[in-house]
Amino acid sequence: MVDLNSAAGEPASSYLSSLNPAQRSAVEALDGPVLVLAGAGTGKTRVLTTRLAHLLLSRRIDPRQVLAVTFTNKAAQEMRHRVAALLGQEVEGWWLGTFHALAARILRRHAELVGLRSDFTILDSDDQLRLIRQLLQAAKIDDHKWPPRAVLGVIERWKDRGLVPAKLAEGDGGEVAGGRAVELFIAYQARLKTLNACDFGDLLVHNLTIFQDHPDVLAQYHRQFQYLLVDEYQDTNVSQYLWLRILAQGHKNICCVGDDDQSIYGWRGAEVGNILRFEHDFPGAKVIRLEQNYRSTGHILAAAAQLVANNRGRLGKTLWTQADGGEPVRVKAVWDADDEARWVSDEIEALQRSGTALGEIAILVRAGFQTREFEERFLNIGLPYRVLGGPRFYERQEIRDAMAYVRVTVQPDDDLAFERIINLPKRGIGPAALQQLSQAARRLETSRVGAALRLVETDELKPKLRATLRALLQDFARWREQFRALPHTEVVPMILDESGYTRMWQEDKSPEAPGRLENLKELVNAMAEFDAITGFLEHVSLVMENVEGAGDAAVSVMTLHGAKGLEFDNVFLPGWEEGLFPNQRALDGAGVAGLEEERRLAYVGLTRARLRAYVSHAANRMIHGSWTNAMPSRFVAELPDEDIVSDAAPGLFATPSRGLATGVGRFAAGETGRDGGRTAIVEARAVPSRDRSPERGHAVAAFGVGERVFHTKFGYGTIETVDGDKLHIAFDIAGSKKVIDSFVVPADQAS
DNA sequence: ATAGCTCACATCAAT
DNA sequence: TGTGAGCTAT
Repeated sequence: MVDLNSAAGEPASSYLSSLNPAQRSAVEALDGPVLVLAGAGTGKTRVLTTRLAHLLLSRRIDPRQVLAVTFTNKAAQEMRHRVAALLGQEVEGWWLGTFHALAARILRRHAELVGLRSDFTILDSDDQLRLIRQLLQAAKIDDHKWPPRAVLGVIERWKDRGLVPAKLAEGDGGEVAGGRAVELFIAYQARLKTLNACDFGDLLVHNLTIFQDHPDVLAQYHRQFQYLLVDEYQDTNVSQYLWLRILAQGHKNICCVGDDDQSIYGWRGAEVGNILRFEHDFPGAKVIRLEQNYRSTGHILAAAAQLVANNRGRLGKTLWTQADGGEPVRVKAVWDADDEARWVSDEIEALQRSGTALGEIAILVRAGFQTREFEERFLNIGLPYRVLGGPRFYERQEIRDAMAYVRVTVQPDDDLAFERIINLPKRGIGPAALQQLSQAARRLETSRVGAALRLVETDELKPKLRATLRALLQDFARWREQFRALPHTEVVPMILDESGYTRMWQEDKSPEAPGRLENLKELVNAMAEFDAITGFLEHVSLVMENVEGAGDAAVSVMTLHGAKGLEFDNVFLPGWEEGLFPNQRALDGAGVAGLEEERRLAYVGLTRARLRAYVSHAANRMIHGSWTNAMPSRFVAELPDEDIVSDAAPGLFATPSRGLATGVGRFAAGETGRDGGRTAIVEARAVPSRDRSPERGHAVAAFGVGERVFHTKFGYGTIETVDGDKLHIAFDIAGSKKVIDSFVVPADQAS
């Protein structure tokens, strides 16, 4: 390793001189607690990476003494690359990673202190739910009234707050699970222990337990970690905060970077309070504000700042920019979601004509279902787009299945993995057989595999079952041996082939099957980067980013949450309606705090835009299959008049505060609100009609092979085969699909 | 064991 | 409106 300290003592290096004064002081304040309040677009990542580089260059410290924490693996990767670029070399041995990866690393070293072995498994949410479901059943609790999802949520929120069952009173959890939530929590933890497993929340909570109960262990980490750096501090939950605080007690050199105005993860346990209380929690803390924005033009920044100023619980920043006013935020009132999609696509085409790249355009929605209208519209007009944030790679069914095979092979006691794949592909081992195994496992106090190993030696099982089970167990044993003899990149495909799993998908004729086989190949590729299968298992349970399709010649469609940290020249923000945004459920669940979080979300959305921001709201929206008329979001009214221009579709109200009467299709004449420019032109108009849909009122035509057709969902395509009313169509964009003929029309009849 | 049907459901989603 | 889960009929 090259000596990083060789540059120590040099005069202020060039990397410092390119910073503004606030950024520079954030980089140079290495000692004691520091809070860097980094507003949107103020060069936060730059400060973070420069600070790390500066730390390594200017202080005589070993990289191993640096602990740098992020939330996502993506952020950790980016930091790694950027620091390496600044230094001109990779940094070896520092503790850079997500909270969970770092906590897992520590927990592996001391697992026995909390009753685990160091080879414990980390459960994914699928496993967790399966466990909870079993416990609900065992406790005879109606899982209709108390869905496993909700019960798990309660347990996770407890863990987010660093709570172990011992710290809870019996009645905690209220009515959840018939008042027996704590009891379930205890059972859940007990079950995890017997499985030699833990969930994500446990990684942190077990760390806390170890630090609290074993001062010698803590002292070791105090000695080691001299400098702590934390990204996105506003997103930390209580257990993460406690973890940081206890580790920082050693040298007190902790630097947290964040923005209270961008705290949008309260619903998964994040506490804005952590950042608001920083100065109190870390006495003598220095607070540095980064307020110069380098991203957005004046109107966009002013609109965003004005909006978020309506929040009470915030530290307060004054963002400013040197960029000229630029274009005001466009505010558009439309009739319904179809109109909205049409307006957005029209604007996109206008941008395209003036030379804008599609990769510089994003549509940021509040809720996932909003993407539908946009997809349909874009397919319809043949505009390239991509929806980001679908199911993550490692959450996909086939990846989980494959990993379950590997897990059972490597760790035969992994019951959850065993149950997942025991009858996949179908082997005739159904629920009845599985129950028999579970009972035997309980009786013999061993795992499912352990029980199976013994049962196949007796004649308790039906002969056929016994034979299949025995063969399978032999397979597991053989594969386990292979891991010793061969590289894991060869063993895993072997497992998938010999188990019949690959064949199962090869024989599957559904349109997704080829993609799944692709993903399995991708999984094996991903393994190549690891020396051993155990390292890869750890990686998968903690990491595995979504492999995003490259190619930026497409419009990005994603949720506001998904857009955090990204930026685009042009940003569309549709669906600014009461109930949708701010979201009614957020309001119901968390009251004023919920509203403020929604407002921060709006702030995050606006500040993604460099040059142009477009806000729209529809008067009618289909919610759960029925038409609802919607009020413009209060956030629309909170945008300052001088920074926006608004226009309404002809025949539509335009004022955010008034003008929308009840009664479908009859809108009372609204008057202009406090905002002078927005005239309300109101006309009676029919309920949004769907009669235009091509699939209706269309006599089923006889289609022929080679004919060009149009499908409302998949767009244009060419018929490949005809089988009665079933058509195989090669769609231009959506690929090859099998559809019923009544869903398509000849291409020249497409509206 | 599985295909097919009815019913209930509907934010955001990292690790 | 669209989907996933669970039950029924084979």
